[in-house]
Amino acid sequence: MSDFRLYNTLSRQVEPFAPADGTTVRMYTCGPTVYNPAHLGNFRTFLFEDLMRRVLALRGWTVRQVMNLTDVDDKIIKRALEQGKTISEVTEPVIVVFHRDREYLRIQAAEAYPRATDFIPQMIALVERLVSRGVAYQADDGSVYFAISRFPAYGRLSRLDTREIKAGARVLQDDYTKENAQDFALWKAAKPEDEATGAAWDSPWGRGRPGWHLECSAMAMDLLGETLDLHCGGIDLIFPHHEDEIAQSEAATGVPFARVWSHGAFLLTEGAKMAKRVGNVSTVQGLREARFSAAALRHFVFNTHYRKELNLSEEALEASRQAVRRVGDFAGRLRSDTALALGGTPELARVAEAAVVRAEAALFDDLNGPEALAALFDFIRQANAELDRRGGDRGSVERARAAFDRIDSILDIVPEREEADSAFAEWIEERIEARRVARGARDFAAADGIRGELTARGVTIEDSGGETRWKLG
RNA sequence: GGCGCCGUGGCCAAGUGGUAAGGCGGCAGACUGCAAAUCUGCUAUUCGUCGGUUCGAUUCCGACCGGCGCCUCCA
Repeated sequence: MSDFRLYNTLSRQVEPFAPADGTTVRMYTCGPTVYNPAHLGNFRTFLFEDLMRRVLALRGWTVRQVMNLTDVDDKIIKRALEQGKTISEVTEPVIVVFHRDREYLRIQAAEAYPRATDFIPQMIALVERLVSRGVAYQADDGSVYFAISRFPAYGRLSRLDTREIKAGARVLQDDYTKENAQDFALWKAAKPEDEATGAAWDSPWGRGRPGWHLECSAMAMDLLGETLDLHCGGIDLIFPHHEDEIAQSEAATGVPFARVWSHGAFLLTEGAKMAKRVGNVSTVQGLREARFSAAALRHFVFNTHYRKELNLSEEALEASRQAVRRVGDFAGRLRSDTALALGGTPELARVAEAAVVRAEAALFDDLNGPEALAALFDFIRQANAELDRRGGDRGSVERARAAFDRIDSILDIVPEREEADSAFAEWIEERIEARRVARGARDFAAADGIRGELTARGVTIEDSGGETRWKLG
């Protein structure tokens, strides 16, 4: 079994990774804030995490992944207020959309999707713990803050000098409620809009709601224990979100919050970070309507290493669409009865198994998706050539199928075959038979006419090996 | 201003101190009645620029140019 290596944001190095108990990877992944459907930039991170969990499982570990759904925050409250709704009335439909998009992209379900609002007692308990330890305090405004001056390790993950202030940035001189400008809210005193939208709870510090960072610490520790094996998220979460999670968790428990931190890079559009506030987002729904398959989108994302920025463009998406079409054609060929009947060669099995070794080594080396894809495409080219030889060996075809399935069980980039309903399929078969007869009589004008009819209805035919196959699209 | 990332063929994109994976696209050929699919060959003497270290650098160091990100609630 190969070694598994992963880049750790804490050390800024690729290092060997294994779960603490040797069997189960306890993995926490920051999920979406559900006020608005997530865009492909968000999903790039979730796809990176999907690749992560599949590779961890391939390596032989059990994966216990938790992804939170942030269902209470400023933007949600703002939206609820605008629409005269409660926060749950805003978030419920968005959560439905999130899972629909997630499933479309073939992102495996995490073991748990906890919602912040279901963990208020755990969050309050965590704040109490911090207050009792003297690292949190209630300010004049009623909110409870974490005192970063009492957590010396603050800034270790982000490597930001805590004293640095953005040049030209206004310093809020009148912000006297906090002891230190960089102290962050653990518990926010309720405002009228919080009460109006159902975003306020009772607490030892009065009515209020949790600060953003608090939910992740409380839910992660409740569901996975005080020390996680792996904590993932988008690179923008390093500061302040993850830095603050570390501070509040470790100040409470005294033990490391996560052994390894892994962050995915951004998706850019038109050279700028894809973000709702920039207005350059592509939604999964939109891409779906543009007929980009899950397979194509997965290929597009995995063809760039997760730690490198990826620029979305129509041309690149189109290239991925063509690439997975090739994968799909090959999968269809390899899995066909004809392939088995014609058989393969010893070389077919050899290249197939070499591809598995190469792809797995790549994935175990800090999730090198592009290299794994290269292994797959080399395999496809070589295997097609071997299948052309019709070597008669069924066993090699079966071994090639197993190898292909093993690689694709991780990447999952075979496009869904469009199915024809039975009446349509019957008509297609009838037309192909008529064309066969015409070709037999060397009446090519008639045969081409029939092909034209099929093409007009979206059916592509392929004559190979003495038989005619068809596909939609 | 601080911290950090990136710059590889027409486009996308791996990679290594020892002489450039893969995909898309293009060109030519094979197969085919013609297509489609598939295969074969060609498509970067070169890895932003200029220096340095080295027997040797795309890979290490420095400077510069260009692009991007984070710096309090954004995956």
